[in-house]
Amino acid sequence: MFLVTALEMRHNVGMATTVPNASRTARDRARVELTDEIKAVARRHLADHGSAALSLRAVAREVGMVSSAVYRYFPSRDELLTALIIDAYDAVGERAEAADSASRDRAVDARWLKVCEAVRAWALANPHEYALIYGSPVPGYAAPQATIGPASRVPWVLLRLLTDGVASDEIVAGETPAMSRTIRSDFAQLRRTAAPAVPDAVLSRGLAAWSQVLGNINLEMFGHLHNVIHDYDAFFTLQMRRACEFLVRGA
Amino acid sequence: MFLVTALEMRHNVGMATTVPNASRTARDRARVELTDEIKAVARRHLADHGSAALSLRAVAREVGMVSSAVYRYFPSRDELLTALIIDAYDAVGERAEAADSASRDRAVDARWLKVCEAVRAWALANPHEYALIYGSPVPGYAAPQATIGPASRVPWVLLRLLTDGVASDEIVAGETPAMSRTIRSDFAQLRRTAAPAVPDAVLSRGLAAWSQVLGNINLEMFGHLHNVIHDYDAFFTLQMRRACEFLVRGA
DNA sequence: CCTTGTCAAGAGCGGCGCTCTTGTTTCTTG
DNA sequence: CAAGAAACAAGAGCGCCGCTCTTGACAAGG
Repeated sequence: MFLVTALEMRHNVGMATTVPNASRTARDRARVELTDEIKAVARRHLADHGSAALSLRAVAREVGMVSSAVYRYFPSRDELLTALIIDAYDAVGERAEAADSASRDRAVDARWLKVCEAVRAWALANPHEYALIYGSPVPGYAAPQATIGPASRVPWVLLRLLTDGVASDEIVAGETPAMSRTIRSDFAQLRRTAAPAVPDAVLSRGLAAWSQVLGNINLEMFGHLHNVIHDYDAFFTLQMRRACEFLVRGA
Repeated sequence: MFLVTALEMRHNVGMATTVPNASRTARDRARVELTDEIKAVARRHLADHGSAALSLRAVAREVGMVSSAVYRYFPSRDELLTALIIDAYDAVGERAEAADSASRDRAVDARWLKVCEAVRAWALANPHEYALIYGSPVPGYAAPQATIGPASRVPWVLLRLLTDGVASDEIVAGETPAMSRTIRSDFAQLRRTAAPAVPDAVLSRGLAAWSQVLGNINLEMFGHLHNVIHDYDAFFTLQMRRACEFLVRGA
């Protein structure tokens, strides 16, 4: 919501040389409404046909205006995509945060499992949006700066889990694997930024667990487990449970 | 190479009602050459602009013929994409097989590591082809049957590694996690098909390790480690080494 | 020789992203 | 309150795209 307003403000700045002064006019309200409607229709088209088939003209048709009129609201198809990407990151981030705070009183590994399952549930419910953010990037599309905030919400939840687990001794450090100076420095920066007091070994296992989360969801959703695994739910839970054990016990 | 010939034969059958009789005519030779040239140009376009931007017309322009003429060789853009997908699977599969047989006399975990690094090296060298097969599927494109063979080459290498490791006692079974009937049945089928005598616990850890391989490559290549990890090479090796330990020791 | 089958080429269909121009509506300001 | 400025929807048009249908050239087999 926030970022949408920011985007449309940036858009205004880009179009008009001067911003009048007031902002609560009827036109502005109409603009926000239309912007939202365009995004809603675009999101539906995305869910129906995927990101590559997202056509500005089709969206415009359904909204009931002419294609060129959409450019008043989104300066390009890519900007529209960016808005959808941000929304997707926010959606999955919110699910992860909700899953975490709903199980805050439980053990860290249980919370981790809940967050993983929330991410997967969201992915299964919104496959194209998942592909948009965790699949191959749209070719020739560079993720703008505005996406990195929303993109960090899920990792943030997981890093806080690591911090909590280390603080409460639920996560044991285990033996620190040998690693290069550069990696130690990366981990140090990560610790400084978002995971105080979490030792390198735990950060490493946390990233391994995270890679398993996305790896398993990718394998499942992109068809690489076809004819191999049939009960995806049970398989995911099994693998995540094992990953959790490894994460907290280092074994 | 094999599969290309198969595809083009299927194509011929589809186009002509009767196949003359001989096959080494000058026309036939020209046809294979042109087919290969089209594929080569298409692969370069893919590497330059990604799969969504692969344009039959552009390829035709560069090959020096008219767009409609390409349809004599590939009945649709999707069939051309399929050929590229098969080639990509074959390429990475061949790398994996080569990496494995080059280190056949070494320990199983060292071989596993070599295979993982070969896959990643291929992915880094051919990002768009990697995205084509391990990223989000091309929207509205259903992977035809002909791709599953080439797609299995890498998994096959890994499963044989598991088999070897179990046979030589380099991989210990460890404790078998509790799992549902359905999963046990999936594992049993996998064992029957491609990994004789490999216990469920090892199959589970093997799939976990494989999900880490692809998960880490995805994270790296799709930008999710941006500003977090800087020395990707060292990070990947570190994580894979740890995954290997977990795979063979169950800890 | 002439039929037959393969081929490149062209024209054309509808759709795409995007731009530029043209009036109209809405809001602000003198 | 009216005049000017800003924002707007709409239309026409550009050069792409994948794909189809038709036409005429050309080589091989009878």
